[in-house]
Amino acid sequence: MNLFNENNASVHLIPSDPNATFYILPNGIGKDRRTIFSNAIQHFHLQLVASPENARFILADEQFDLPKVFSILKLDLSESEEKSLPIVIQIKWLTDSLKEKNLVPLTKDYIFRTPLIRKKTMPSFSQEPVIEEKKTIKNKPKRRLSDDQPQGGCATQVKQRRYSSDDDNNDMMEDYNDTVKNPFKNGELPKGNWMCSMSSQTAKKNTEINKDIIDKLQAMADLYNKTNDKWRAYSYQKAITTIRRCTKRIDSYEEIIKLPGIGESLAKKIWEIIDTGSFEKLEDFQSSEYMTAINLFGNIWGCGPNIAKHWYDQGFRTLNDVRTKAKLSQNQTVGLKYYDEFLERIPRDEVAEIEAVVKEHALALVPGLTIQTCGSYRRGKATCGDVDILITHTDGISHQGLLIPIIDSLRKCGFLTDDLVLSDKYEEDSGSHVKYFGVCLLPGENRKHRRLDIIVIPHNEYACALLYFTGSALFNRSMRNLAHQYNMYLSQHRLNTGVIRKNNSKINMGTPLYTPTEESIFKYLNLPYRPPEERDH
DNA sequence: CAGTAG
DNA sequence: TGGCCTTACTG
DNA sequence: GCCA
Repeated sequence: MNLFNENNASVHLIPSDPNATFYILPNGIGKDRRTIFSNAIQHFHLQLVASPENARFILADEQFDLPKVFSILKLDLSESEEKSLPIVIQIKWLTDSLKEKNLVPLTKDYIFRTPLIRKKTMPSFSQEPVIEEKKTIKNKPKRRLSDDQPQGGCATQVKQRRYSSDDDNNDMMEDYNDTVKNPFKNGELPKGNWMCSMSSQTAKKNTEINKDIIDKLQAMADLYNKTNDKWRAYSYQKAITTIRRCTKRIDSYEEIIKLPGIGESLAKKIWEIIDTGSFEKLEDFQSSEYMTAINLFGNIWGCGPNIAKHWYDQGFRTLNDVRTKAKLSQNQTVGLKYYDEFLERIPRDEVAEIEAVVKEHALALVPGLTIQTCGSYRRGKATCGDVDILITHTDGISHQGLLIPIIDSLRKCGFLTDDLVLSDKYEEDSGSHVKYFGVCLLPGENRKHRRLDIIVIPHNEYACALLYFTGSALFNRSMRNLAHQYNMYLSQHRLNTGVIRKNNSKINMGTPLYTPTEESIFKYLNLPYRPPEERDH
C-alpha cells in the first residue's frame, strides 16, 4: 500500500488509504468553492482534515507559490528535514478530477515546485502510524460534541455555534449555515404540500367531525399497504392527513377537490362516503377472500405483501394453514406466536414501565447515559404500537459496545422473551448505529408481550436519530423529501448539504451539517419547529 | 439480491 | 411520464 | 392515487 510509485516521478494516490489526508487551504478560495471542494474530497473517498498539521496533502489555490503557502501555514521550509512536510497540490487537481468524474493521476505537474526538499520529504507510510492516526481521527469528533444539549437550544442558536479551531478533522462538521444554499427565502418552502411544515395538533380535535370518512379511507389505506399497491396507499394516507386538518364537516364535492393531495379519484370516493354513507370499493375488498387473507397474513411481523400473496397462492387461508404448512422465517415464527398481542395497542403508562426497566439496566452498566423513548410515546399518544428507546452518551464514546450488554442484562432477568433483529456489528466506523428489535414482557400477572426497539447511537447523531425515531413515518418522509428539494439529504444519521444526485442516485454525498438539536434540523430546512406532539400525521 | 421493517 | 425517504437487517 |  504505497502512496507513491518510487520509480516514477508521479504520485499515485490510493483514495482509500487513510494516510491520504487532505487539507484545503482556505486562502483565496471562497466559501462556495470550498464547499464544492469539500464535497469532492468526500466524493472521492478521501480523508478531509480540519487542520494542516494532520494533513499529508495541502490543496492550495494556484495563485500562491510554495513559500507563500508555507508561510500561511507557519511552517518553515528550510527546517524540519526529518519531519515530513505536507505535499502541496494545486486545487486544479481536484477540479480536473471532478471534470473527469474520477481521480486523475496526481502527477508532479499538480504539485507545487519544491526543488529543495522534495526528495527527502516524501512521507514514509509504515503500518504503525496508520493505526494511531485512525484512532485519533475516529475519537476526537465524538468527544468534541460533548457539550451538546439535546433538547435545549432554539433554532437561532444554531448560527452561533462554532467548533473550536483546534478541532481537527471536522472541516465537514463546520458550521455550514452560511453555505447552505437553497433558493428559498426565510420561511418559504418549495411548491408542494409539505406535511412536515404543518402542525398535526389541530387535527386531533377535528378527528371526530369527519370521522366516518377518515376511518373508511384508513381502512382502504391499510389494505392497499398490504398489497403491492404502496403508492396508492401513500396517497390515501396523505389524503387522510389533509382531511384531519379540516376544521369543518366536509359537505361538498367542490371543497373536496380543492384540498391538496386529493384528486378526482379520491374526491369521488370521499363524496360517495358523504353522500351515501358507504364506500363500495372498501366493502368489496372486505368481502374478498383474497384481501381477507392478505390482511390476516400481513399482520404477522415479518410478512409483507409478497410473502402474503405467496401463501395465498399456495392455498393458505387461515393462520393455522400458515402455522402448519408455510415455511416460516424466524421473525415470522415470532410474529405468529404473538399475533394477537402485537395487534394490541400499549397504554402509555405501560410504555413508561418498560422504559423504566430498560433505563434501570442500562444505567447500571453505564451511569449518565441519555435514554429517550421515542415513537408515538414521545408524540404524546395515549397508546403506542411499540416501544422505541434511543440510547446515547454525551461523552460521545460510552455508547460503544453497549447494546449487547444491555440486551444480555435484560434477557437474563426474563424481560426479553424473543429477538427479531439484533445488529451488533459496531465497527466504530461509519457512525453505524446499533439496533435491537425484540419482544419484552413485564413481570406480573396479565402482562402482554410487547414489541421493543432499542437503538444505541453516537451522540453526534442524536438529533437526527431522535427526529427519525420520533416520526411519524409520514412526517419523516415529508421532511426528507423536502431536504431532497434543497439538494440535501436527511437520514437517521445526519443532514447533508450539497448532495449531487443523478438519475435518482447520489453521486456526491455532500457535506454533513452540524445538527446539535432537532431545532437545528428544522431551521436548515426552512421549517418552523414542530414539537413531537405536532408531528402526529 | 428481494423482502421487510423502521 | 415517473417520482413519491432512507438505511439496515434477514435469508 | 397525486403531482409537476
